[in-house]
Amino acid sequence: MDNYRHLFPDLEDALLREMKEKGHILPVKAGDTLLQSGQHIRSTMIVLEGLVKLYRENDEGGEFFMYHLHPGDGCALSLICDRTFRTSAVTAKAVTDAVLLVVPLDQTENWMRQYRTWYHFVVGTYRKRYEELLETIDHIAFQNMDERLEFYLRRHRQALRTNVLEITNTQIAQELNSSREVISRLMKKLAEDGKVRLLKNGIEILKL
Amino acid sequence: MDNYRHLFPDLEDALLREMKEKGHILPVKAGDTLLQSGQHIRSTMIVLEGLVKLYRENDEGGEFFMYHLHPGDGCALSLICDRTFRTSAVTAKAVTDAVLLVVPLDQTENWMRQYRTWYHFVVGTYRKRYEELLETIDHIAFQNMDERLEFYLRRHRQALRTNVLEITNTQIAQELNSSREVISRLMKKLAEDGKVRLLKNGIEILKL
DNA sequence: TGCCTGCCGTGATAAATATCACGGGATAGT
DNA sequence: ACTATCCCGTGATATTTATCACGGCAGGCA
Repeated sequence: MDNYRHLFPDLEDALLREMKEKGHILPVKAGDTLLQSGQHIRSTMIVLEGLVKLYRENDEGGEFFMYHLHPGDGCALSLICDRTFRTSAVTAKAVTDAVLLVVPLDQTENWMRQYRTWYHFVVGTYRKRYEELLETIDHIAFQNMDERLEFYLRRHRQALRTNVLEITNTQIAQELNSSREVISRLMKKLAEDGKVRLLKNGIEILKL
Repeated sequence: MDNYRHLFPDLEDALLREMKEKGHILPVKAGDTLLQSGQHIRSTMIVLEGLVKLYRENDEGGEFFMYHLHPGDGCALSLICDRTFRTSAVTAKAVTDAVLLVVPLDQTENWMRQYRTWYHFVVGTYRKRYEELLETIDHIAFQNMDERLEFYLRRHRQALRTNVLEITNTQIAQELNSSREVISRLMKKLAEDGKVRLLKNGIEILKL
Protein backbone atom coordinates (compact mmCIF):
# COMPACT_ATOMS: atom_id res chain seq x y z
CA MET A 1 0.00 0.00 0.00
CA ASP A 2 2.90 2.32 0.80
CA ASN A 3 3.86 2.43 -2.87
CA TYR A 4 0.46 3.94 -3.58
CA ARG A 5 0.67 6.77 -1.05
CA HIS A 6 0.94 9.36 -3.81
CA LEU A 7 -2.43 8.32 -5.25
CA PHE A 8 -4.18 9.51 -2.12
CA PRO A 9 -2.54 12.75 -1.07
CA ASP A 10 -5.62 13.86 0.85
CA LEU A 11 -6.17 10.77 2.96
CA GLU A 12 -4.95 10.56 6.55
CA ASP A 13 -2.08 8.26 7.40
CA ALA A 14 -4.19 6.36 9.92
CA LEU A 15 -6.81 5.72 7.26
CA LEU A 16 -4.22 4.54 4.80
CA ARG A 17 -2.90 2.09 7.35
CA GLU A 18 -6.40 0.74 7.84
CA MET A 19 -6.90 0.44 4.12
CA LYS A 20 -3.74 -1.60 3.94
CA GLU A 21 -4.87 -3.74 6.83
CA LYS A 22 -8.55 -4.30 6.06
CA GLY A 23 -8.52 -4.30 2.28
CA HIS A 24 -6.93 -6.84 0.08
CA ILE A 25 -5.00 -6.34 -3.09
CA LEU A 26 -6.26 -7.98 -6.24
CA PRO A 27 -4.33 -8.09 -9.53
CA VAL A 28 -6.44 -8.61 -12.63
CA LYS A 29 -5.75 -9.21 -16.30
CA ALA A 30 -6.64 -7.00 -19.24
CA GLY A 31 -10.11 -7.95 -20.39
CA ASP A 32 -11.28 -9.33 -17.06
CA THR A 33 -14.79 -8.39 -16.03
CA LEU A 34 -14.62 -6.86 -12.58
CA LEU A 35 -18.21 -6.28 -11.73
CA GLN A 36 -21.60 -6.41 -13.17
CA SER A 37 -24.59 -4.76 -11.69
CA GLY A 38 -27.43 -7.09 -10.96
CA GLN A 39 -25.07 -8.92 -8.68
CA HIS A 40 -25.27 -8.05 -5.04
CA ILE A 41 -22.10 -6.26 -4.12
CA ARG A 42 -20.53 -6.44 -0.72
CA SER A 43 -17.29 -4.67 -1.26
CA THR A 44 -16.03 -1.57 -2.89
CA MET A 45 -13.09 -1.31 -5.19
CA ILE A 46 -10.37 1.26 -5.74
CA VAL A 47 -8.04 1.19 -8.71
CA LEU A 48 -4.34 1.21 -7.80
CA GLU A 49 -2.79 0.48 -11.17
CA GLY A 50 -3.99 0.15 -14.73
CA LEU A 51 -7.13 1.31 -16.45
CA VAL A 52 -10.72 0.17 -15.98
CA LYS A 53 -13.66 1.03 -18.18
CA LEU A 54 -17.32 1.11 -17.27
CA TYR A 55 -19.99 0.60 -19.80
CA ARG A 56 -23.67 -0.06 -20.11
CA GLU A 57 -25.14 -3.06 -21.85
CA ASN A 58 -28.64 -3.82 -22.98
CA ASP A 59 -30.48 -6.98 -23.87
CA GLU A 60 -29.72 -7.00 -27.56
CA GLY A 61 -25.98 -6.91 -27.09
CA GLY A 62 -25.87 -3.13 -27.39
CA GLU A 63 -23.05 -1.53 -25.49
CA PHE A 64 -22.33 1.97 -24.33
CA PHE A 65 -19.13 3.37 -22.89
CA MET A 66 -19.58 5.50 -19.77
CA TYR A 67 -16.20 6.40 -18.32
CA HIS A 68 -12.78 5.25 -17.21
CA LEU A 69 -11.37 4.66 -13.74
CA HIS A 70 -7.73 5.61 -13.23
CA PRO A 71 -5.33 4.79 -10.40
CA GLY A 72 -6.64 6.47 -7.28
CA ASP A 73 -10.23 6.37 -8.47
CA GLY A 74 -12.88 4.60 -6.43
CA CYS A 75 -15.82 2.89 -7.99
CA ALA A 76 -19.00 4.77 -7.24
CA LEU A 77 -20.85 1.88 -8.74
CA SER A 78 -19.90 -0.61 -6.07
CA LEU A 79 -21.46 1.66 -3.50
CA ILE A 80 -24.43 2.32 -5.61
CA CYS A 81 -25.67 -0.67 -7.44
CA ASP A 82 -27.70 -3.46 -5.96
CA ARG A 83 -30.43 -5.81 -7.05
CA THR A 84 -32.48 -3.14 -8.72
CA PHE A 85 -30.96 -3.53 -12.14
CA ARG A 86 -32.79 -5.93 -14.35
CA THR A 87 -32.77 -6.02 -18.10
CA SER A 88 -29.71 -3.87 -18.57
CA ALA A 89 -26.46 -3.79 -16.73
CA VAL A 90 -23.36 -1.81 -15.98
CA THR A 91 -20.15 -3.69 -16.44
CA ALA A 92 -16.63 -2.83 -15.30
CA LYS A 93 -13.84 -4.32 -17.32
CA ALA A 94 -10.06 -4.00 -17.08
CA VAL A 95 -8.67 -2.32 -20.19
CA THR A 96 -5.07 -3.06 -19.26
CA ASP A 97 -3.67 -5.35 -16.59
CA ALA A 98 -4.61 -3.69 -13.34
CA VAL A 99 -4.37 -3.85 -9.57
CA LEU A 100 -7.33 -3.22 -7.31
CA LEU A 101 -7.85 -2.60 -3.64
CA VAL A 102 -10.97 -4.36 -2.46
CA VAL A 103 -12.63 -3.33 0.80
CA PRO A 104 -15.76 -4.79 2.44
CA LEU A 105 -18.65 -2.34 2.49
CA ASP A 106 -19.24 -2.42 6.25
CA GLN A 107 -15.65 -1.35 6.70
CA THR A 108 -16.10 1.71 4.54
CA GLU A 109 -19.16 2.67 6.49
CA ASN A 110 -17.05 2.88 9.61
CA TRP A 111 -14.47 4.99 7.87
CA MET A 112 -17.20 7.33 6.81
CA ARG A 113 -17.87 8.23 10.39
CA GLN A 114 -14.30 7.98 11.57
CA TYR A 115 -12.31 9.81 8.94
CA ARG A 116 -13.32 13.13 7.52
CA THR A 117 -10.92 12.65 4.62
CA TRP A 118 -12.67 9.43 3.66
CA TYR A 119 -15.95 11.28 3.59
CA HIS A 120 -14.44 13.79 1.21
CA PHE A 121 -13.02 11.01 -0.90
CA VAL A 122 -16.41 9.37 -1.26
CA VAL A 123 -18.27 12.57 -1.99
CA GLY A 124 -15.57 13.51 -4.48
CA THR A 125 -15.93 10.14 -6.18
CA TYR A 126 -19.65 10.52 -6.52
CA ARG A 127 -19.34 14.02 -7.83
CA LYS A 128 -16.81 13.06 -10.45
CA ARG A 129 -18.81 10.11 -11.73
CA TYR A 130 -22.02 12.03 -11.75
CA GLU A 131 -20.37 14.74 -13.78
CA GLU A 132 -18.99 12.25 -16.24
CA LEU A 133 -22.42 10.75 -16.70
CA LEU A 134 -23.81 14.20 -17.31
CA GLU A 135 -21.12 14.88 -19.84
CA THR A 136 -21.94 11.61 -21.55
CA ILE A 137 -25.61 12.55 -21.64
CA ASP A 138 -24.72 15.88 -23.17
CA HIS A 139 -22.88 14.18 -25.92
CA ILE A 140 -25.51 11.67 -26.91
CA ALA A 141 -28.31 14.16 -26.45
CA PHE A 142 -26.87 17.14 -28.23
CA GLN A 143 -24.15 16.00 -30.58
CA ASN A 144 -23.77 14.12 -33.81
CA MET A 145 -21.69 11.06 -34.35
CA ASP A 146 -18.68 12.90 -35.75
CA GLU A 147 -18.37 15.07 -32.66
CA ARG A 148 -18.95 12.14 -30.39
CA LEU A 149 -16.23 10.22 -32.15
CA GLU A 150 -13.76 13.04 -31.69
CA PHE A 151 -14.67 13.21 -28.02
CA TYR A 152 -14.19 9.48 -27.72
CA LEU A 153 -10.73 9.71 -29.22
CA ARG A 154 -9.71 12.60 -26.99
CA ARG A 155 -10.94 10.81 -23.93
CA HIS A 156 -9.02 7.69 -24.80
CA ARG A 157 -5.84 9.53 -25.64
CA GLN A 158 -6.02 11.11 -22.22
CA ALA A 159 -6.81 7.89 -20.44
CA LEU A 160 -4.06 5.90 -22.11
CA ARG A 161 -1.60 8.78 -22.32
CA THR A 162 -0.66 7.98 -25.86
CA ASN A 163 -1.43 9.35 -29.28
CA VAL A 164 -1.54 5.91 -30.82
CA LEU A 165 -4.68 3.98 -29.97
CA GLU A 166 -4.55 0.31 -30.86
CA ILE A 167 -8.20 -0.13 -31.32
CA THR A 168 -10.44 -1.30 -34.15
CA ASN A 169 -13.28 0.60 -35.72
CA THR A 170 -15.49 -2.29 -34.75
CA GLN A 171 -14.70 -1.75 -31.08
CA ILE A 172 -15.31 1.98 -31.29
CA ALA A 173 -18.60 1.36 -33.03
CA GLN A 174 -19.65 -0.94 -30.20
CA GLU A 175 -18.73 1.48 -27.45
CA LEU A 176 -20.56 4.32 -29.16
CA ASN A 177 -23.46 2.05 -29.99
CA SER A 178 -23.08 2.77 -33.68
CA SER A 179 -21.97 0.57 -36.55
CA ARG A 180 -18.61 -0.20 -38.05
CA GLU A 181 -19.42 1.32 -41.41
CA VAL A 182 -20.41 4.64 -39.91
CA ILE A 183 -17.24 4.88 -37.85
CA SER A 184 -15.23 3.86 -40.86
CA ARG A 185 -16.59 6.71 -42.94
CA LEU A 186 -16.27 9.29 -40.18
CA MET A 187 -12.74 8.17 -39.48
CA LYS A 188 -11.89 8.66 -43.12
CA LYS A 189 -13.14 12.22 -42.88
CA LEU A 190 -11.06 12.84 -39.76
CA ALA A 191 -8.04 11.57 -41.65
CA GLU A 192 -8.79 13.84 -44.59
CA ASP A 193 -9.03 16.78 -42.21
CA GLY A 194 -5.59 15.85 -40.89
CA LYS A 195 -6.92 15.21 -37.41
CA VAL A 196 -5.83 11.58 -37.27
CA ARG A 197 -3.68 9.21 -39.25
CA LEU A 198 -4.84 5.69 -39.92
CA LEU A 199 -2.22 3.09 -39.10
CA LYS A 200 -2.05 -0.57 -39.86
CA ASN A 201 -3.52 -1.60 -36.57
CA GLY A 202 -4.68 1.53 -34.89
CA ILE A 203 -5.15 5.25 -35.01
CA GLU A 204 -2.66 8.02 -34.44
CA ILE A 205 -4.20 11.18 -33.11
CA LEU A 206 -2.60 14.24 -34.67
CA LYS A 207 -4.60 17.22 -33.46
CA LEU A 208 -7.97 17.10 -31.78
CA MET B 1 -41.10 19.85 10.25
CA ASP B 2 -43.27 17.56 12.32
CA ASN B 3 -45.85 17.43 9.54
CA TYR B 4 -43.19 15.90 7.34
CA ARG B 5 -42.16 13.09 9.69
CA HIS B 6 -43.68 10.48 7.42
CA LEU B 7 -41.40 11.51 4.54
CA PHE B 8 -38.37 10.34 6.49
CA PRO B 9 -39.32 7.11 8.21
CA ASP B 10 -35.70 6.02 8.45
CA LEU B 11 -34.20 9.13 10.01
CA GLU B 12 -33.57 9.36 13.76
CA ASP B 13 -35.72 11.69 15.85
CA ALA B 14 -32.67 13.59 17.05
CA LEU B 15 -31.62 14.21 13.47
CA LEU B 16 -35.06 15.37 12.52
CA ARG B 17 -35.04 17.83 15.38
CA GLU B 18 -31.74 19.19 14.12
CA MET B 19 -33.06 19.47 10.62
CA LYS B 20 -35.93 21.52 11.95
CA GLU B 21 -33.57 23.68 13.95
CA LYS B 22 -30.71 24.22 11.51
CA GLY B 23 -32.53 24.18 8.21
CA HIS B 24 -34.99 26.72 7.01
CA ILE B 25 -38.18 26.19 5.12
CA LEU B 26 -38.57 27.81 1.72
CA PRO B 27 -41.84 27.87 -0.24
CA VAL B 28 -41.47 28.38 -3.99
CA LYS B 29 -43.82 28.96 -6.90
CA ALA B 30 -44.40 26.73 -9.89
CA GLY B 31 -41.90 27.68 -12.55
CA ASP B 32 -39.28 29.08 -10.17
CA THR B 33 -35.71 28.15 -10.93
CA LEU B 34 -34.22 26.64 -7.80
CA LEU B 35 -30.66 26.08 -8.76
CA GLN B 36 -28.36 26.20 -11.65
CA SER B 37 -25.01 24.57 -11.75
CA GLY B 38 -22.16 26.88 -12.44
CA GLN B 39 -23.18 28.72 -9.34
CA HIS B 40 -21.29 27.90 -6.22
CA ILE B 41 -23.64 26.11 -3.91
CA ARG B 42 -23.41 26.34 -0.17
CA SER B 43 -26.52 24.55 0.90
CA THR B 44 -28.38 21.43 0.09
CA MET B 45 -32.04 21.15 -0.54
CA ILE B 46 -34.69 18.59 0.29
CA VAL B 47 -38.15 18.62 -1.22
CA LEU B 48 -40.97 18.60 1.33
CA GLU B 49 -43.95 19.29 -0.91
CA GLY B 50 -44.57 19.60 -4.61
CA LEU B 51 -42.62 18.43 -7.62
CA VAL B 52 -39.26 19.58 -8.91
CA LYS B 53 -37.70 18.71 -12.23
CA LEU B 54 -34.04 18.63 -13.16
CA TYR B 55 -32.87 19.15 -16.67
CA ARG B 56 -29.77 19.79 -18.66
CA GLU B 57 -29.32 22.77 -20.91
CA ASN B 58 -26.76 23.54 -23.56
CA ASP B 59 -25.54 26.68 -25.23
CA GLU B 60 -27.97 26.68 -28.12
CA GLY B 61 -31.04 26.59 -25.94
CA GLY B 62 -31.30 22.82 -26.13
CA GLU B 63 -32.89 21.22 -23.12
CA PHE B 64 -32.93 17.73 -21.75
CA PHE B 65 -35.10 16.34 -18.97
CA MET B 66 -33.23 14.23 -16.41
CA TYR B 67 -35.51 13.33 -13.53
CA HIS B 68 -38.01 14.50 -10.94
CA LEU B 69 -37.60 15.11 -7.23
CA HIS B 70 -40.56 14.16 -5.04
CA PRO B 71 -41.32 15.01 -1.41
CA GLY B 72 -38.69 13.35 0.73
CA ASP B 73 -36.07 13.44 -2.01
CA GLY B 74 -32.80 15.23 -1.48
CA CYS B 75 -30.95 16.93 -4.26
CA ALA B 76 -27.78 15.05 -5.10
CA LEU B 77 -26.86 17.92 -7.32
CA SER B 78 -26.46 20.42 -4.54
CA LEU B 79 -23.83 18.17 -2.99
CA ILE B 80 -22.21 17.49 -6.27
CA CYS B 81 -22.00 20.47 -8.48
CA ASP B 82 -19.52 23.25 -8.16
CA ARG B 83 -17.67 25.62 -10.44
CA THR B 84 -16.66 22.94 -12.89
CA PHE B 85 -19.61 23.33 -15.19
CA ARG B 86 -19.09 25.74 -18.00
CA THR B 87 -20.86 25.73 -21.31
CA SER B 88 -23.75 23.60 -20.23
CA ALA B 89 -25.74 23.53 -17.07
CA VAL B 90 -28.11 21.57 -14.91
CA THR B 91 -31.16 23.44 -13.80
CA ALA B 92 -33.72 22.60 -11.13
CA LYS B 93 -37.15 24.08 -11.59
CA ALA B 94 -40.36 23.75 -9.59
CA VAL B 95 -43.07 22.05 -11.66
CA THR B 96 -45.78 22.78 -9.13
CA ASP B 97 -45.77 25.08 -6.14
CA ALA B 98 -43.39 23.44 -3.70
CA VAL B 99 -41.83 23.63 -0.26
CA LEU B 100 -38.15 23.03 0.32
CA LEU B 101 -35.93 22.46 3.34
CA VAL B 102 -32.63 24.23 2.86
CA VAL B 103 -29.61 23.23 4.95
CA PRO B 104 -26.10 24.69 4.89
CA LEU B 105 -23.51 22.25 3.59
CA ASP B 106 -21.22 22.36 6.62
CA GLN B 107 -24.15 21.28 8.71
CA THR B 108 -24.77 18.21 6.62
CA GLU B 109 -21.12 17.28 6.89
CA ASN B 110 -21.49 17.08 10.63
CA TRP B 111 -24.59 14.96 10.35
CA MET B 112 -22.70 12.60 8.11
CA ARG B 113 -20.36 11.71 10.95
CA GLN B 114 -22.94 11.98 13.69
CA TYR B 115 -25.96 10.14 12.35
CA ARG B 116 -25.73 6.80 10.66
CA THR B 117 -29.22 7.25 9.22
CA TRP B 118 -28.15 10.48 7.53
CA TYR B 119 -25.29 8.62 5.94
CA HIS B 120 -27.75 6.09 4.55
CA PHE B 121 -30.02 8.86 3.36
CA VAL B 122 -27.21 10.49 1.43
CA VAL B 123 -25.91 7.28 -0.07
CA GLY B 124 -29.45 6.32 -0.99
CA THR B 125 -29.97 9.68 -2.66
CA TYR B 126 -26.85 9.30 -4.73
CA ARG B 127 -27.73 5.78 -5.70
CA LYS B 128 -31.21 6.73 -6.84
CA ARG B 129 -30.08 9.68 -8.93
CA TYR B 130 -27.25 7.74 -10.43
CA GLU B 131 -29.66 5.02 -11.43
CA GLU B 132 -32.04 7.51 -12.96
CA LEU B 133 -29.25 9.01 -14.99
CA LEU B 134 -28.29 5.55 -16.16
CA GLU B 135 -31.86 4.85 -17.13
CA THR B 136 -31.93 8.12 -19.04
CA ILE B 137 -28.76 7.17 -20.85
CA ASP B 138 -30.25 3.84 -21.75
CA HIS B 139 -33.15 5.53 -23.34
CA ILE B 140 -31.29 8.02 -25.46
CA ALA B 141 -28.60 5.51 -26.35
CA PHE B 142 -30.72 2.54 -27.23
CA GLN B 143 -34.22 3.67 -28.03
CA ASN B 144 -36.06 5.53 -30.74
CA MET B 145 -38.16 8.59 -30.24
CA ASP B 146 -41.46 6.72 -30.05
CA GLU B 147 -40.28 4.57 -27.16
CA ARG B 148 -38.71 7.53 -25.45
CA LEU B 149 -41.96 9.43 -25.75
CA GLU B 150 -43.88 6.60 -24.16
CA PHE B 151 -41.37 6.48 -21.34
CA TYR B 152 -41.67 10.21 -20.90
CA LEU B 153 -45.44 9.97 -20.58
CA ARG B 154 -45.28 7.09 -18.13
CA ARG B 155 -42.76 8.92 -16.00
CA HIS B 156 -44.88 12.03 -15.88
CA ARG B 157 -48.06 10.17 -15.14
CA GLN B 158 -46.31 8.62 -12.17
CA ALA B 159 -44.76 11.86 -10.99
CA LEU B 160 -47.98 13.84 -11.20
CA ARG B 161 -50.27 10.98 -10.21
CA THR B 162 -52.74 11.74 -12.90
CA ASN B 163 -53.67 10.34 -16.27
CA VAL B 164 -54.31 13.76 -17.71
CA LEU B 165 -51.17 15.71 -18.45
CA GLU B 166 -51.74 19.37 -19.22
CA ILE B 167 -48.72 19.83 -21.34
CA THR B 168 -48.08 20.97 -24.90
CA ASN B 169 -46.30 19.06 -27.60
CA THR B 170 -43.88 21.93 -27.82
CA GLN B 171 -42.88 21.43 -24.20
CA ILE B 172 -42.41 17.71 -24.62
CA ALA B 173 -40.31 18.29 -27.71
CA GLN B 174 -38.09 20.61 -25.71
CA GLU B 175 -37.60 18.22 -22.84
CA LEU B 176 -36.76 15.36 -25.16
CA ASN B 177 -34.59 17.63 -27.28
CA SER B 178 -36.65 16.87 -30.35
CA SER B 179 -38.98 19.04 -32.39
CA ARG B 180 -42.65 19.80 -32.17
CA GLU B 181 -43.51 18.23 -35.51
CA VAL B 182 -41.91 14.93 -34.60
CA ILE B 183 -43.75 14.74 -31.29
CA SER B 184 -46.94 15.71 -33.02
CA ARG B 185 -46.71 12.82 -35.48
CA LEU B 186 -45.70 10.30 -32.86
CA MET B 187 -48.49 11.42 -30.60
CA LYS B 188 -50.94 10.89 -33.41
CA LYS B 189 -49.68 7.35 -33.76
CA LEU B 190 -50.07 6.76 -30.02
CA ALA B 191 -53.63 8.01 -30.30
CA GLU B 192 -54.33 5.68 -33.23
CA ASP B 193 -52.98 2.78 -31.19
CA GLY B 194 -55.40 3.71 -28.42
CA LYS B 195 -52.61 4.39 -25.98
CA VAL B 196 -53.51 8.03 -25.39
CA ARG B 197 -56.35 10.38 -26.12
CA LEU B 198 -55.68 13.89 -27.31
CA LEU B 199 -57.62 16.49 -25.38
CA LYS B 200 -58.17 20.14 -26.03
CA ASN B 201 -55.31 21.23 -23.82
CA GLY B 202 -53.51 18.10 -22.81
CA ILE B 203 -53.12 14.38 -23.11
CA GLU B 204 -55.02 11.61 -21.42
CA ILE B 205 -53.00 8.46 -20.94
CA LEU B 206 -55.13 5.38 -21.54
CA LYS B 207 -52.80 2.42 -21.42
CA LEU B 208 -49.02 2.57 -21.48
C1' DT C 1 -64.78 43.12 -35.78
C1' DG C 2 -59.99 42.61 -36.89
C1' DC C 3 -55.50 41.55 -35.49
C1' DC C 4 -52.02 39.36 -32.77
C1' DT C 5 -50.01 35.29 -30.65
C1' DG C 6 -49.37 30.59 -29.51
C1' DC C 7 -50.25 26.05 -30.54
C1' DC C 8 -51.33 22.41 -33.70
C1' DG C 9 -51.22 19.22 -38.04
C1' DT C 10 -49.21 17.94 -42.29
C1' DG C 11 -46.89 17.55 -46.66
C1' DA C 12 -42.34 17.98 -48.81
C1' DT C 13 -37.72 17.65 -48.32
C1' DA C 14 -33.07 17.23 -46.22
C1' DA C 15 -29.74 15.34 -43.15
C1' DA C 16 -27.94 11.78 -40.17
C1' DT C 17 -27.48 7.19 -39.34
C1' DA C 18 -28.24 2.17 -39.98
C1' DT C 19 -28.31 -1.72 -42.81
C1' DC C 20 -27.20 -4.71 -46.71
C1' DA C 21 -24.06 -6.63 -49.92
C1' DC C 22 -19.82 -7.14 -51.73
C1' DG C 23 -14.74 -7.77 -52.30
C1' DG C 24 -10.16 -7.10 -50.59
C1' DG C 25 -6.26 -7.43 -47.52
C1' DA C 26 -3.80 -9.41 -43.56
C1' DT C 27 -2.86 -13.11 -40.34
C1' DA C 28 -2.88 -17.70 -38.13
C1' DG C 29 -3.30 -22.50 -38.50
C1' DT C 30 -3.03 -26.88 -41.00
C1' DA D 1 -0.20 -23.24 -50.34
C1' DC D 2 -4.97 -23.36 -48.90
C1' DT D 3 -8.47 -21.98 -45.84
C1' DA D 4 -10.76 -19.65 -42.15
C1' DT D 5 -11.08 -15.55 -39.64
C1' DC D 6 -11.01 -10.87 -38.73
C1' DC D 7 -11.01 -6.34 -39.99
C1' DC D 8 -11.55 -2.82 -43.41
C1' DG D 9 -13.71 0.27 -47.25
C1' DT D 10 -17.46 1.47 -50.12
C1' DG D 11 -21.59 1.80 -52.92
C1' DA D 12 -26.63 1.38 -52.63
C1' DT D 13 -30.54 1.80 -50.01
C1' DA D 14 -33.71 2.19 -45.94
C1' DT D 15 -35.01 4.28 -41.73
C1' DT D 16 -35.23 7.79 -38.49
C1' DT D 17 -35.27 12.37 -37.29
C1' DA D 18 -34.96 17.33 -38.34
C1' DT D 19 -36.25 21.22 -40.95
C1' DC D 20 -39.04 24.14 -43.91
C1' DA D 21 -43.30 25.99 -45.37
C1' DC D 22 -47.88 26.46 -45.06
C1' DG D 23 -52.69 27.06 -43.22
C1' DG D 24 -55.98 26.45 -39.48
C1' DC D 25 -57.95 27.18 -34.92
C1' DA D 26 -58.53 29.44 -30.40
C1' DG D 27 -57.93 33.10 -27.05
C1' DG D 28 -56.85 37.84 -25.81
C1' DC D 29 -57.30 42.38 -26.84
C1' DA D 30 -57.60 46.97 -29.24
